[in-house]
Amino acid sequence: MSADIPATPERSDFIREIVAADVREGRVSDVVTRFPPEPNGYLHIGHPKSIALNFGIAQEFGGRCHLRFDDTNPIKEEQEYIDSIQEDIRWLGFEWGEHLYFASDYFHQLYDWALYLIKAGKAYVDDLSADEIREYRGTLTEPGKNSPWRDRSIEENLDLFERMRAGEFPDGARVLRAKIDMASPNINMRDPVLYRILHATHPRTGDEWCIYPLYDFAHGQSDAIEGVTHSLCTLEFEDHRPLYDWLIENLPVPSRPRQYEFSRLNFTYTVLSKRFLRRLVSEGHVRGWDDPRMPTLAALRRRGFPPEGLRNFLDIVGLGGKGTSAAEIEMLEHEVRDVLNRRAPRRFAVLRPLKLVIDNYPEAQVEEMEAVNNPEDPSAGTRKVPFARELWIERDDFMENPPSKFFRLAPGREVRLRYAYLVTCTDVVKDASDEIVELRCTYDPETHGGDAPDGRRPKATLHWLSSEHAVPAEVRLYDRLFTRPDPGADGDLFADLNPDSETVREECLVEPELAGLPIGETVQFERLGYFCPDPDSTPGRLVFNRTLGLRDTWARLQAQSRRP
RNA sequence: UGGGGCGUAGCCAAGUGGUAAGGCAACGGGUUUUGGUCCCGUGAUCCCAGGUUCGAAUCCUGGCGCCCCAGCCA
Repeated sequence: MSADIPATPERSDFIREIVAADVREGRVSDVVTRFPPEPNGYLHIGHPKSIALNFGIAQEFGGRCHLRFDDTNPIKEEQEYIDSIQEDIRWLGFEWGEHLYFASDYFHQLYDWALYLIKAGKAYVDDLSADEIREYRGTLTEPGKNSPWRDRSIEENLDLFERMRAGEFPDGARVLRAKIDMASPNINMRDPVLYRILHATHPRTGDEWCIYPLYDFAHGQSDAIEGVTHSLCTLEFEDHRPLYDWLIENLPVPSRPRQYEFSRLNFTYTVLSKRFLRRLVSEGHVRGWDDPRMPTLAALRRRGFPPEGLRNFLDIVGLGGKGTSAAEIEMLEHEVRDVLNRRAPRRFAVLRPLKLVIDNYPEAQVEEMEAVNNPEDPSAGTRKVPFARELWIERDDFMENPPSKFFRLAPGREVRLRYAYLVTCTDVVKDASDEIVELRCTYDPETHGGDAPDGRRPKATLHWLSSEHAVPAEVRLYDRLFTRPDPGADGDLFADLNPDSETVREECLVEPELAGLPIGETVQFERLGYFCPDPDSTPGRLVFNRTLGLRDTWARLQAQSRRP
């Protein structure tokens, strides 16, 4: 388990209480859990709850957590996903060591157990088609009826199942079913299908098999093989538990795992359906699974989210109850900002440059101004930022006719240039089309560093860049992928996609210090937000992603006055 | 009108018969060389109706509402 995550015994929820009781009362000695992803897509923001739960419990109880791929459906699964899932779990901060497993490792054992069930008269080969099986299953309110093939002899079942395995039949021709109860009120118990014929190449077993077990026949048995004590899954499997138990009880498995269910975690402004995410990628609405707008872990990583923010969020949310819930995405963002505020070095960057010339500042002079790297962390020290007569400031920091609540730069007004001087705007230069192209200012030489000897305190402090020293960069601003908190509520997810989820600004400038920043390292652009270099960066062209903006009271005020 | 679950503030969530934690959001105010951070303040009688009890969000009964299950997906 990762060393940087301290065990917090105080953490408690109904599952930890069950585990604690099992240990206390001697039902289990070594706690074993498992995270069982199907490698059919990228891990998304809904997965860490299960990952942190399973790895966390193993860690807290001195047990172990297995990473086991539930790879029983070769039609949907790919090696690319097997790789990305491992990378994402490690990024999140969890480690399974040598305990990497695949359900496909157990195909031979599972096959033997299928034979065992047949010999016990508890499974049979059914010749019904998929459609017929559906008809025979009955409905939610009516019982099903027995398949005409339900009472074949054990010998015939054995023969047929072996021939299924040998590849004598085409896909869909026959299935192996458990013989339980077609009248059960629980549809999962109406002779569930255990094996189907699939002439497909498996990412790991290749063409060795043409029959594959279904989830229900693979999962619990894999748990038993690995000695998993607590098999934690989401609520929708609650009514599979009787089947889970039935199989464990009717097979000569080496251990007795127990299944417990917890609620999934959803978020506002977010869609986690793998099918939909796959379409976003394949239809080009985003550039890939790790497009920073995606809700995948790969995307959050690329966007600069610290995994600790995710973990802290999960700690605060807890396991929750057994109801349906969607956390407001703001809650996650708060935890991410909390981590970044403490950790991210401060830097200067200008997104929409406006030229500012200080008329009374010596023509060729350059001063190295001392800037604090992180006011939240004195040990981060300081750095030098070059200051000169010609500067860039943020266009949004100047208004020719400011409303009363605007207290940044305006004609005749004095503001502070952070860590530099107090400057006063004396003139506004415009081009032929009346666009403001330049500001003329004067500075007060007595205010070096930003403090006035006479105690004058401007209402605003601005960030700036020396035009001679500033480094050009592209900055990509990200916003929510959807325009509403409940995307798709009107029936069309695509209609709710936010057309402004990405804004690319090519003409940005950053302080020289930023040129060598490693990919994925998140810094704060003062007064703007958190940003990190994107992998698209090249030595000659810096590209930054906005991880998250800072809370912005001024923007909120403006929005309020626009729609009162 | 089958089965399995769930209903505590806008959102998440503690609470397990003794008189409703906490966080996010929102709204006020203070500090501030980031309109950031930080600090202070403001909100519920627990889906509804009966009942048991000295006492119920917690127990019982009856309603109402919401979620999941009819893949040879997981």
